[in-house]
Amino acid sequence: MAYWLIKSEPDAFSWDEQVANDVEPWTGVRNHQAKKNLAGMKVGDRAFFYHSNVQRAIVGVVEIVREAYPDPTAESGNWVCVDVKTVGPMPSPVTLADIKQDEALTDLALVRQSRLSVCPVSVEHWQYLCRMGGWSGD
DNA sequence: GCCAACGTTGGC
DNA sequence: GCCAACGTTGGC
Repeated sequence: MAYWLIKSEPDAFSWDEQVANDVEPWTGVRNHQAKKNLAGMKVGDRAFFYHSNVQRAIVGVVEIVREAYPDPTAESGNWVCVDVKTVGPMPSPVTLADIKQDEALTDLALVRQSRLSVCPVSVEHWQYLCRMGGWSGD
C-alpha cells in the first residue's frame, strides 16, 4: 500500500468538514502531476490531510475508499477525483515549520514542490511523520 | 518550438 | 500584502 499527502485550504474545505462528512470526494485537482498521483491511488492507501495557507500542518489521516474516477466538477471530463474516508485526527498536528526544521524530511515532496496539492509520501517518511504527530496508527 | 506576459498557489 | 515558484497562454 502507498502513502500520500493531500492539501486543502481550510477556508475551502477543512478537516472539521472532512470529519463531519466522513467520506468525501476529493475533487477540484487541476494539475497534471497531481492528477497522475490521484490516478495512482489504490483502495486502502492512506493519506495525510494537510491544511495549507492558514494553518500549514498535517491535521489528520484519511483512507482512499474509491479509486480515480472522472471529477464531476470538471466540465471537460479530463480530470479525476478519488473518495477519501476519515481515519482520525493527528494527536498533535505536524506543522510545516516542524517539517522544514527536520533534516530527515528535506526531500519530502511537500517541501520540495510546495505547489503540488497531491504528493506521494514514502513509507519511511510516513512512519516518521506519524511518530512526530503522536499517531499510534493501526 | 521558444519565450515573455500573466495568473495562481502557497509560504512568510 | 508581498514575493517566489510554477503553470498556462499567446505572439512570433
